[in-house]
Amino acid sequence: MAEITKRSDDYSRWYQDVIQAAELAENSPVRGCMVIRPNGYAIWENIQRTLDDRFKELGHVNAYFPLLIPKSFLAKEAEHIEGFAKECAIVTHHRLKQVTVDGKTTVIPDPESKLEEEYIIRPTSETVIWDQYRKWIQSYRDLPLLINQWANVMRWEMRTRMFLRTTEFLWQEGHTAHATAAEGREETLRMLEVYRWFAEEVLAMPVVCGAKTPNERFAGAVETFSIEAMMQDRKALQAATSHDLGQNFAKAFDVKYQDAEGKVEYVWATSWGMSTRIMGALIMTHSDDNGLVLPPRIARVKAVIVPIWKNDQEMAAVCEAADKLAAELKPVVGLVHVDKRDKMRPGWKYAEWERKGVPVRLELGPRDLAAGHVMMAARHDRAKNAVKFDELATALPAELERIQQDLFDAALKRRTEATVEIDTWDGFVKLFQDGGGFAHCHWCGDGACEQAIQDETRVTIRNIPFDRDETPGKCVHCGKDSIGRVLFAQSY
RNA sequence: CGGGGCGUAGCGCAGCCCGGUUAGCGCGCCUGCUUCGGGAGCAGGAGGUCGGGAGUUCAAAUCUCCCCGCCCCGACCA
Repeated sequence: MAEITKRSDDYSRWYQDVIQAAELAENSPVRGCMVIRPNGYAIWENIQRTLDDRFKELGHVNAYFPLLIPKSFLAKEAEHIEGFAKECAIVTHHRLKQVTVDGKTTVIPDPESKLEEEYIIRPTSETVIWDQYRKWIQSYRDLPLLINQWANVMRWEMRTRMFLRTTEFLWQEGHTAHATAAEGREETLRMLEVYRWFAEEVLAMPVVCGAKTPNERFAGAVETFSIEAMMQDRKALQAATSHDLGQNFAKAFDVKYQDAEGKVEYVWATSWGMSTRIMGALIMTHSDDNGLVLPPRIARVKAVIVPIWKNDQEMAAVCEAADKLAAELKPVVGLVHVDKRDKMRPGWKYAEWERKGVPVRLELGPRDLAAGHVMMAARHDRAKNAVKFDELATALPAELERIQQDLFDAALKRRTEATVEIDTWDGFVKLFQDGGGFAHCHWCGDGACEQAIQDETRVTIRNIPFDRDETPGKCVHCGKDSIGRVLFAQSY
């Protein structure tokens, strides 16, 4: 098995090594696209299940809209097209033709099958969805309309990275329509809170909630909100976004409703999404030089039992006990896997399950069997101790909870230690030359100034935190008046 | 798309500068025996159009040109 590069040697290489070692994903023949392997997809399935349940508790329903969008649709919202035009894949033909060139048979798009109206592969679905909403919404009784879809989208990025930025990615996109601006804003913030809850409580990933600056807003949004996490290299990662779209799409697609008084008005819209990118954040938040570390709440396999034996007789006895334990624990904590593979010794299995991030390992050998206990070892801190069989049904859930909490605490501690307030430009430049971090600084509010900061330092405003310090001050870059601090960081 | 690095067995690499038997090594894989409480040992074995194409040459992994892909640093982004 290939060695995992140490984080301290090459963070970016380490990240790729972890993905390979844990068999999460690999590159595909198509540039910028990845194959998500079963271990990786299991994490995505848990993300889907958990978020989907939460969406439905809040009244959303799922639907599915098509992958292909008529080219003309994208042009209907001016800012929207400006934001996405540069990264769209376009379908131009509907048939291939076999041709022979220099004795070799190949296929080309059949010139006779050129489409009259070309399609684009969705970079996001606002346009098709709003074209449909026009037909579905007539009265205030049709509102609010709360729909989500799980889908793949394509954005032709110049530079890609596993999970963090791939040409094709998976996500969910919620699209809602409301009768008032206030309801739209309320929904936008409600869904941002769902993402905060999910990131912090399920993924054990502390985040900063806030509003994006106008420069960083979603193309076509009135206001964009984000949750921002800090990775172990101190760079920020936008983990999810929620947009208040105002009436921009309703106007572009002519979606109106009649209220109780008979007055006709455009509806108010929101959209919100979390993508497979979050898996990159998950990997980079918790994993270590031994491989993947998964918070128990998102791990498919909660614990693995490694039976230990010397001969067939011991094997039979130990495996039987292991199966029994796994069956008892499953209703309590979820999947507990028994690794009965022969020809691999226990030490090898320990190392493998560590690479793959299984939160807890239970070692069960003849000596343990005789003593009526198992050795329980945690992935993240290697803490190991004996637990009696009849105590395992309470000890294992408690250990999983401890792990979940430890991971969150460690991530929060890293972030706290790498978060500072900076009031001088020299200090700002120095921070980001010297390891970086989260910097709460005053900003004048001018987009040109924000851009200048980015051009000079590669540092951007991640968001304007909800809980920011609103003591007035002077912009860290230009010195003009500022009404409060914003969050600066280098980002993925 | 610009700058830098790299493509040789599933993974990690050597060989290339200075062309020349049958292209090696470690890990993994297969078979057998001994093993088995932190990545087992021995023996035998399978696996390669040396990223692709064109050229130079008696002869190309090695030299030349073109193309493709990957990684890092920029410009764009969830």
